Amino acid sequence: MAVRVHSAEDRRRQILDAAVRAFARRGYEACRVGEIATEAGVAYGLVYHYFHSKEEILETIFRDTWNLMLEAIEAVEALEEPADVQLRKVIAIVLRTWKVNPDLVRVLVREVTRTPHLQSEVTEIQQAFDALERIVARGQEQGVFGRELEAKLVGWSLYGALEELLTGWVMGQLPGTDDDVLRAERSLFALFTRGLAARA
Amino acid sequence: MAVRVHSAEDRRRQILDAAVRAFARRGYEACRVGEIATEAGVAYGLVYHYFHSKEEILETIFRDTWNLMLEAIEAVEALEEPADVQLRKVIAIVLRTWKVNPDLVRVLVREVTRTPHLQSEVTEIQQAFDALERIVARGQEQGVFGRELEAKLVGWSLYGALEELLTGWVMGQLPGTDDDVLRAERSLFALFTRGLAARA
Amino acid sequence: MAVRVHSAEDRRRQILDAAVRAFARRGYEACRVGEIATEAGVAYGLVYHYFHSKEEILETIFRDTWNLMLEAIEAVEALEEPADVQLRKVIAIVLRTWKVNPDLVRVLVREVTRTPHLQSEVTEIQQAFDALERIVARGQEQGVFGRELEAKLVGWSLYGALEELLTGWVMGQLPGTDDDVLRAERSLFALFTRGLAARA
Amino acid sequence: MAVRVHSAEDRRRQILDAAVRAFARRGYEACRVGEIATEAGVAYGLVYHYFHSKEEILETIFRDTWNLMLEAIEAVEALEEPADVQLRKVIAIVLRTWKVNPDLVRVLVREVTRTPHLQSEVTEIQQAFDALERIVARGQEQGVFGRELEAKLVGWSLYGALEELLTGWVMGQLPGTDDDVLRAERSLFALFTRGLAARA
DNA sequence: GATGAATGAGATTTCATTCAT
DNA sequence: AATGAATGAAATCTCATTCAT
Repeated sequence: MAVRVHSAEDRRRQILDAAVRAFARRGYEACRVGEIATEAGVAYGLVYHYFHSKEEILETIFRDTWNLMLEAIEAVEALEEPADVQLRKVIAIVLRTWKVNPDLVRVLVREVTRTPHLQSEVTEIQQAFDALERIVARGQEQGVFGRELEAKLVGWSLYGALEELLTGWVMGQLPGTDDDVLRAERSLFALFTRGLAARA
Repeated sequence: MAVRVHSAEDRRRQILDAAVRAFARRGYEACRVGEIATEAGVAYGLVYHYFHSKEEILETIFRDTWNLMLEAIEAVEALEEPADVQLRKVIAIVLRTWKVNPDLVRVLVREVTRTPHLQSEVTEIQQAFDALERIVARGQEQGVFGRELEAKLVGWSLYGALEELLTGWVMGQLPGTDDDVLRAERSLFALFTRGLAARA
Repeated sequence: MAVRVHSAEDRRRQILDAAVRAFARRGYEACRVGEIATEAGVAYGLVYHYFHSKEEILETIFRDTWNLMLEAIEAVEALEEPADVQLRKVIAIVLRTWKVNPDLVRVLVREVTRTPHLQSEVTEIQQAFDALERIVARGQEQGVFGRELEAKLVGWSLYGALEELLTGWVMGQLPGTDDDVLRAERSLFALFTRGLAARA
Repeated sequence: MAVRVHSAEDRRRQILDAAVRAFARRGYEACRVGEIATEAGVAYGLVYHYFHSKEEILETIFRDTWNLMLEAIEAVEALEEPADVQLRKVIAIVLRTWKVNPDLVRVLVREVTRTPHLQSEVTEIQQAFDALERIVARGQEQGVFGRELEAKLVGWSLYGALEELLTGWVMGQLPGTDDDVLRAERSLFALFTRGLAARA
């Protein structure tokens, strides 16, 4: 009786992880199914044993992980701390994820908003935007934030700023040590709350 | 010398413009060369008379547009106005492009990740980042902006925010009327200079 | 271990053999990749599973055949028989190939000029010339052949004569029955050793 | 009134000469019509003003020059000198042509026997083979040559040897100075009349 | 006569997916 | 479960020829 080195779930994960690396490297469209198999160290055909199509792999990556991030963000909201504290925590959650799995972040932030394949997922992405918008709006109601700016626009801008920093790290164009990440957290928070203007 | 209905440069532009529309409609990968030809109202083969490959068309669109954008940004820098005025003008330049040519913006934002191997483009994009960083740094020297934040991080964040707003408009997820664009300009400027914090 | 009807090497050969027949029938340029696949009884795409391009198929045919031919010629040289015997055997080897595989010869002689940019082939052909030259030179050292003629020129002339006879057979302009081939062997040998001159 | 630099006939010749060089360099099939035009220094379309098709150019080259060579050979035959003298003269005619126009020779000898385009021309080539065969046969009748060898086979072999030497020169694989050509004439003549065999 | 842009049929090549072992 | 050969639709690209100027 041979030793079962891999359970079915292990295999699935092995392929998904490989796909994340492969998609991160070349982009979803340019990435060939064979590259995923090679990256995972399994046979070509096995990819299709666990997934129906290349697209299903991307969808699975998305669903499996985006929800985790949403849950983390919603957990922050649930604590009912002041909005600026929440804002700071959300920035930390998103940026620190990069330290844990930069390839995953890259796939999530870049492919998912840009491919027509995931129209069905737009709902989930929208939830992230909505959460950011909600936090800003709550801050305005609480008087922590000023009312001059539209919450929606701030949410989108913050999302874009986060995405760009992550991209810079993933692409190696911005230095991304632990310390850089911490500094970025503080700076981004400061930028979005106090702005660039010189203090009196 | 006979009158030419179309100069070579006219034809090139005709095909490039058609490609922008076709890429915008279906995405680079999904768009067939035949569609570009049909959209341009020329024969299939003529596309290859003016460009070596479909990829070269995308490259050309990127380079041409970025160069125009860079020239505009550098023209702003050349005026030697205060950095906050410059910042505001650059935001306007970028966002108003959406008004002028939404298809073009759609292609730029959707396909920017498709051309990571066209490392030559990165140079141009990098120059845009550098310009934003320069303006922020100059503002800090002038005392218009505080010195607390790293210019580089602010530059990247602003780029990301701009790109995300354009994406939202392109994808139809953010309302993008003339008025929305004007408001977004003002708001983004306010966000980056004064931040969200409630005023005393 | 399951029994495989076709090993990878079998399939490769199956496609190469089909390509030889297809190239022989229509010529390399006129032959379509689909014809090779049909001739081999496999799907279109499988041809590209085993070869990168149509040109690689032709190259492979050339290299494989030349290597076999070279081995045969070198085997003759290794026997250390008198040079005239070696010369006769080499002539036989080359001309009898026509009997064994006329399609192959047809491709080799018809397409040899099509691959001038495949300079790698030239190496192998050059080795054949060298072998012929060596045999002649050895005969001159052994005193079997006279020293009046340059070995190199004789080698080239013999190669040309052999190729032209094969061409004549391939093109159907010379009768090429078994008997004709045998007579040609004897005659060519006689021509190159004793010449045309009337005997005293 | 502008000076007529080029007569129509001049232009035709200019294009034909360019085609000879282009065909010689890359082979008929691989040679593009545009290369002929560039080589001739004329506009693309002008090629089609003087010739109906690429194939017609090859045919024209063939017809224009092959007949000249045939006439030269037939002139040799007409002199009614001994067959060995005729043989020597024919060898000289063919080899010396190389000095005059190696590219032309290359196209004539290589393309013409191998392309299916010129089936109609086979007649003319056949005449060259026939002439060689006739000279050999006449020598046998005259007692200058032995009767052991079939005249047809000798004719083909000589044609092949000539072709190969020309190819070697054209391809730069054989040294081809005036002196080399003269020596080759003598040697080929000696080879075909007296053979390689050591003299008693 | 001269030009070179324009045409489009038809070729090669790619690659997601299937399937026999 | 695991393998990788097999499939073929659909894409990109080529280039001889035409034609308007």
